[in-house]
This record gives sequence, structure tokens and C-alpha cells, in this order.
Amino acid sequence: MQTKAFYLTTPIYYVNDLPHIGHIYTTIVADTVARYHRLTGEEVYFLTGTDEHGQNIERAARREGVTPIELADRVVSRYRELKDRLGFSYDDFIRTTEERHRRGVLEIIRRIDAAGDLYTATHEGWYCSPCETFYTEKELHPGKKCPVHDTPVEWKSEENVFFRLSRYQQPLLDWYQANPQAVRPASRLNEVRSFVASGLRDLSVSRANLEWGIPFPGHPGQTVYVWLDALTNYVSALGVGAEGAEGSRAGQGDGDGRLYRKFWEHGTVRMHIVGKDILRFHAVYWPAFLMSAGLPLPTTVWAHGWWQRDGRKVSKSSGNIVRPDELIDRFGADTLRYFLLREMVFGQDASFSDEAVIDRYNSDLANDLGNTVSRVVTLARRAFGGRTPPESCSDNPLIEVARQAAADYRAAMQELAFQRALESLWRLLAEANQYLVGREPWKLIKSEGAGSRLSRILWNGLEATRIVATGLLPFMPRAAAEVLAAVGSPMPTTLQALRWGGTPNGVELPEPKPLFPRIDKEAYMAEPSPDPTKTPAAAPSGAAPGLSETATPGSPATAAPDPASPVTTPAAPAQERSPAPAVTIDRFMEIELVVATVLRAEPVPKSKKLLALTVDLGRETRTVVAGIALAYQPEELAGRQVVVVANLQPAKLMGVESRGMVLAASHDGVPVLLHPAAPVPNGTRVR
RNA sequence: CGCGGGGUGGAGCAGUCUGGUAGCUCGUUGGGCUCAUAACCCAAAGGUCGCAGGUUCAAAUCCUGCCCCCGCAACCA
Repeated sequence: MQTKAFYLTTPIYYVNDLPHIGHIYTTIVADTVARYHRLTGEEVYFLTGTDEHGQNIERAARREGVTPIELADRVVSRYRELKDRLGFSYDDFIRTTEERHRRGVLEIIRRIDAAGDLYTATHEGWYCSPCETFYTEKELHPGKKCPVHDTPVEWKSEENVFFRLSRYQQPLLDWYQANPQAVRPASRLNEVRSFVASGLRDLSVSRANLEWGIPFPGHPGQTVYVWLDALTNYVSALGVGAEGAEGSRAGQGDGDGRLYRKFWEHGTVRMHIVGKDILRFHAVYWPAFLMSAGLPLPTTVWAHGWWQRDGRKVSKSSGNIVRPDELIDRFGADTLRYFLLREMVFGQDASFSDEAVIDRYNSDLANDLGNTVSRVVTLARRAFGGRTPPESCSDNPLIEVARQAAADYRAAMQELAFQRALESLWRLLAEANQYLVGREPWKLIKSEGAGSRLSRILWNGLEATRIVATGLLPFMPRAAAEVLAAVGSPMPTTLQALRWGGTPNGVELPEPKPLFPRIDKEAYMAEPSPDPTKTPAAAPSGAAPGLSETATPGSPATAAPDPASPVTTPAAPAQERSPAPAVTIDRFMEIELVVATVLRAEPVPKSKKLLALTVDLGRETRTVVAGIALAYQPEELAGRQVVVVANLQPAKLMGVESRGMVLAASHDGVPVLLHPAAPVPNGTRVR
């Protein structure tokens, strides 16, 4: 019988960002899938890695005064630390700056070019050079200004290499039609389908003026576009394009393409795990590239949802980024793995909170699993002199329950329905507890002593626990191994161990120690929290200074250009602001601050934070837009005196022209308006 | 009509594709047990499945319209 070749990948993570909960979730999911399939006897190859090219890296590195590769090295080491900390079992870690990757990219481009799918064309449009981005007429601010920087844009035409994506619209639709498993969950397939059906435009796959990337072959001055570069990692790591090359030079890379042939060309499963934000790239662009290159397509692209923090989106601006190191320190790697996989319905969004972790831990791991191990081991040791019971049992109600649990578990794991898989294991655990209560072995010890009946009852308890631990191996590798050791069972190598009957008789049973001691939630919640949302001062702890943090979980390259934003954590504005350089009194006097009275205020349509204020400056009346709608009702502002920057350059916000700025002190993001302590005439100078 | 997710007992969520007794965890109340990590077991209370129509013998589930919440995008000048 031929063993199945199962290939599994995470996205490669963009080194612009330190690892956060989104990254580790994706990797934990993939790791659990990999471990499960290894236990089923399939041959698994599990890849992860980092995406290291692009202007964001270039810029971030420059800001820190290091080279891009130095910056990448630093972040990569943070990712690699997580391998041990979280027990990741990936077989390979690819970096897009490696030679083997470059070789793979060149091979893919050669093939796409040979298919006639590349052409050069001129890209024309309004260009903002700080953004390195083209904008449409519609997006620009009045006066042909960049919507981000509000600086003038230039009309620019740039020559780029284009990929004939439009050619693959129908082939892609046919592919989805023939392979409903290609994109999962099904709701995502529909999404992707309708995107493709609405029409595909050719895709620019090169950039000019980009130093940090792979030079586009045959097009001097052009660099390979980040997605064509990044996606190719899935085959470059396996050694595509290396078939002809002599020997293996790239470390773990595969010089002769053997891995490529085994896991991609002839593989049974080629699965990509991705966050829903980057689904389009994996379910549309990547298959199109592969079609063009004449290579097999992925068998499944699985998109998962996002973690929210305390019910809110995790983002830099809300200061609620969840860093893995902190979580591992607090809860332990296996608990974290368990929680993330148990709590989220795979594919949907879910919310992360310390409280939820503790609740899960206490009820599932401490009360159910840990306590069951403890009670059954204690009873068995007491009755049988520190050993497992001498007599097994092959006829009792738990057997059918265990059989059903194992079947449900396997079915759920095939679907990546981790929540259901764990639930089915826990049903067995609950049945085992019921069984024990029904048989009351603690009474038998006193009445009958260590007889055959007691032996079978306690053996059944150990056996059910052993099966649960076996199912847990992919989820909590270390804890599951500890449970197995605790119930006196050997470490299984295949899922055959889910079958009833594995607990050995008469082997030594170590004295039980609490595997999952309960956490006192009250005490935990009472103690000062390292949670950045609650204690701003503690926020910058683990973060490498100067690295910008993007808010997109699990995405290698969707990190939007963020040039305007400094690295300060918004949660700690007051204490951490660096002192501004001194200005002369003359410079200060250039700013015309005057007292004005608000005549009326009204919300700016469709905006959340903006109010349009009509203010009387004494000499004139004008409109000033202020971002205070969350703190002030329009009615309460009429008649009130405020301080206005009168000679500020006008700007348009959400379509409303603002001429000036209202002064407010911002505390914890809440603006507090300034006004004179006693009424003064409108137009009075403030100095 | 910018894009997406969601509204199911007190809380958090499954179930919706493939209509047919509304389920899980936590919490609450009462009881049992005392081997075990104040854990475990039993029982109970508690739900107009956002609203209104429609299809159907039958709707949380399918169709239409509407309301509300949350992310993303665009705005704290």
C-alpha cells in the first residue's frame, strides 16, 4: 500500500511585524493538522516561513539604521523561538531571501513567460512617491493631493510586467466547479467565485524603483511583485526548478527536486492554511500562476477567521495586540493551544480574553481531564499496589461510547473541525466519570478488596482516559504525553491506539501529580494585569523597539504602507512622548490661535468621529471640522467658546472642507475641549 | 446602495448548506457522592431562535423586506 503524501503550509509571515496571536493561531492549526495526519500514517511535509522582501521592510530597516536582511534576521529569530515554545513540528522553514527560493521564483516566471502570459505595459496615474502608490482621480484630495500625505502627487507612468490573469477567469471558475474542496469553508468558495465571476483584470507582477526584492528576469530595473514572490514559496521550498541543478546547496532545501515531485507533483494533499484576509491571493492568483506554469494546483485552501480581543478587533490603534510570549508565560503553551483550537469554530471569528482562557482551563483541563486522571490513578494505585489493574475488560458500556467518540473525532479532524473533535473526546471523559460514579469503586475497595470486578472497573477508567489522551496528542503534544505516562500507557505511534484495549496490565503507575492545577480566577483577575489595555505603562515590554506593528492577523503581505504612523503605542501617549525640539517665540507666533464661539454643530454624514462646527471668529464665520463626535453631542456645543487655530491650512475631511482646527486636550483618546475661563470677544488672540 | 461577520435561555457559543422533538459550555437552584485538583454524578428552573411577511403538512433552518450590533475601509487638521 502506498502511503499518502500530505503537504501542508502556513502563509509565510511578513517580517515587518513581530509574531502575534494571529500568526501563532495559524501555525498551531497547521501543526495540529500535521500531527494528526502523521498519526494516521501519512507521510507529512509541513512548511512555514517568512516573507522578507518589499518596500515596507526596506523602509523599516532604514528607519532603524540596519540593513533589510539584518531586520529580517532579527524577526525571524523571534519566529523560530516559537518552534520550541509552542511545540511546532514543521519540517522546513523557508525565507524568501534564500537562494533556493530565488531559484524557484525564476523557474515559475520562466514557465509563465513560456506560456505567453507575461507582457509589459505602461502603468499611468497619479503617483505619490512617499506612498509609492498610484491613485485614481477619485481618491485624490482636492488640488491633486495624496489622500494619505496631502502632498501634491505627480502624473507618472511606469513600465511594469503584467500577468494575463484575465485569461484564467474561466479556467478558475471551472476549477472551483469541479473541486468544491478547493476552497473551504464553502461560504468562502462562494465569495471567491463571485469575485472571479465579476471579472479579472491582468495583474501587475513587477515594480520599478524597488531595491529589496528579486530582480525580474529580462526586465532590468524591475523587481518581482511581492505576491508572485511570496506565493511561490510553497513550491520553491520543495525544490521546484532545482531538478536540473547539481547537488543541494541550500541547506534543508532539496537540491534534486525529489521533495517537489513527491509532495507537489505526485502528492495526495496540497493544503494551504490561510487567514481569511489573504484568501483571494491563495484561491485566485496562486492557482492562476500555477495553471499558467503548468503545475498542479493546491487541493485545498482553508481559510480561518480572526481572533478578537475582548470582543474587539485586535489592532495597533486600540493597543490590544496579543503577544504570544506573554500568553505562553501566563498560561503555558499547551493550554494556549487547547484554548485556541477549542474555542474557535474553525473558519469563523472568535474572541480572546484571559477570562475565557481561565474558564476553559478550569472546567475542561482541570476539572474534567486532570481530575479524572487523578481520581482513577489514585484508586488504581491504592487497590493494586501502585500498578495498573491486572485484569482488562472487553465488555462494558464504555466501549461503545469510546468507539463512537473515536469515529466522531476522526471525522471532525478530517474537516478541521477541532471544536467538534475535542467535544467528542470530552463526551468520553464525561461517560467515564459517570461510569465510575455508577460503579463506586471506592466502596468496592473497602467491601470486596482488589478483586476481578474492581480490576475491570478501574482498568476501564484508565483505558477511557488513555484514549482521550491519544486523541489529544495533535492538540497538546506535551500534556497528552504526560497524561499517557500518568495512566501507565506507552506513547502511541498511530491512531490505532484510539481503539479499546491499549492499557497494559500490572505496569507501574507513578504517583499522580496535578497535571492541570486549578487557577483561582478571582485572585488572577484581582492581581495587577500585564494586559496592555488595562495598564498602558506595561505595553511596550516585549516589543523590539522601532519595529512597526501591523494589525492584520496571519497575513504575510497585506500590511498596508504605514509611513505616517510612528511606532509609539497609542495607549501610552502622555508619558512616552519624546520631547519636541524647542521653537522660537517667533515661530510660535506664526500660529494664529483665537477664541471663537460655536454657532452650531452638526455631524458629518457617514463619519463616526467628525463634527462640522460653524464658528464665529469675530471677523468672519467659518466651518471647522473636529474629531470630537464620540465625546460631544452637537447640541451641547452651540454657544460655547473654543480656541481655534485660525491660519491652519484648509483640508477636506469626509468631503467637508475644514478651515482651522479646534484645540482639545486628548486623554486616553477622549478629546476635552479648551475654552477661556471667562467670556472674551470672538477673535481674541490666544498666546 | 463601499466590503465582511453577527443577532439562538443570565453569559459565551453550536446548530442554518442537506427544513421535522432547540443543543453545548459556564452560571443559578436542589439533591447525591466522598475515590479525586471545593473536583465528580443526578435533577430542575430558564429560550417569542432580531422584526415583519412569504413558501411548506412542517421554518432557527428556504425566499423577500426591514431593524440593530461588530470588524475593515475612509475621517480625530
